[in-house]
Amino acid sequence: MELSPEKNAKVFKAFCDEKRLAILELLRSGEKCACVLLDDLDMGQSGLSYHMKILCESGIVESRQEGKWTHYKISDQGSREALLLLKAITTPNAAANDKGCCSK
Amino acid sequence: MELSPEKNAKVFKAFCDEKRLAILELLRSGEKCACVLLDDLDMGQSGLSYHMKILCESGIVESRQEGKWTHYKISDQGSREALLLLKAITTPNAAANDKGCCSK
DNA sequence: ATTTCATATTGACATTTTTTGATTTGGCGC
DNA sequence: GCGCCAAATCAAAAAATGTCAATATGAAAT
Repeated sequence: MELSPEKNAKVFKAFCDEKRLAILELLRSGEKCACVLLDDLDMGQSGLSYHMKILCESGIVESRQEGKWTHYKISDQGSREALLLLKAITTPNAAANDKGCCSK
Repeated sequence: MELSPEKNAKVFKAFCDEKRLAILELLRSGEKCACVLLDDLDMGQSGLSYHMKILCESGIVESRQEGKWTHYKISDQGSREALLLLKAITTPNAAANDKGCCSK
């Protein structure tokens, strides 16, 4: 798993937009073709494509080409990594330095 | 833990900006006063205040007033909830419906 | 009460992200 | 090849977000 502020921010971009959360919610029930997503969601074809690109680049979603259709699903590995990353970001690190500041 | 696409997106907004990731990284080593954050980070006072507000509203950071100083720290509960939320969002739900679509 | 200092808020502006419609690309069948 | 369809890309507009400087608020000290 790679680490860099840039990459990390990118991962979480997947989750900070309501439309993308809606897409993920649909994908929770299994792999879906873009056309299915398209008529379950209130958005146009190019809009969906835009969001799918962001989701794929974040690593949370994988795509699979099948003829002229594209199928998307939640990436097992991507999800696992995001979870680890979130844990890492929010866990106090070993040497909790409470060096004073200000008046304290 | 409350759920709504809106609230969920808000939680993850905390993590999708590099400056905020930098702030969280500093907070990992323990509670910090705004003034300390201020000179460890390359940003102005009002900028810091702006980001701290977002972090607090996401539930990931807690603030504590002490006289005229404000101390910030990573919220244990907020982090735990974010982790659960992320898990929920990315975990396939029970009834994996693979109903066909398109040609499939 | 006045001053001082830390932080919050505001408003103007720049930057980034998202939306929309039009066009392009690429696979498939004819 | 040509036409058809799904999806990607592009370009322009719209909306949201981040930045910066100025000002306001509120607590403490004098």
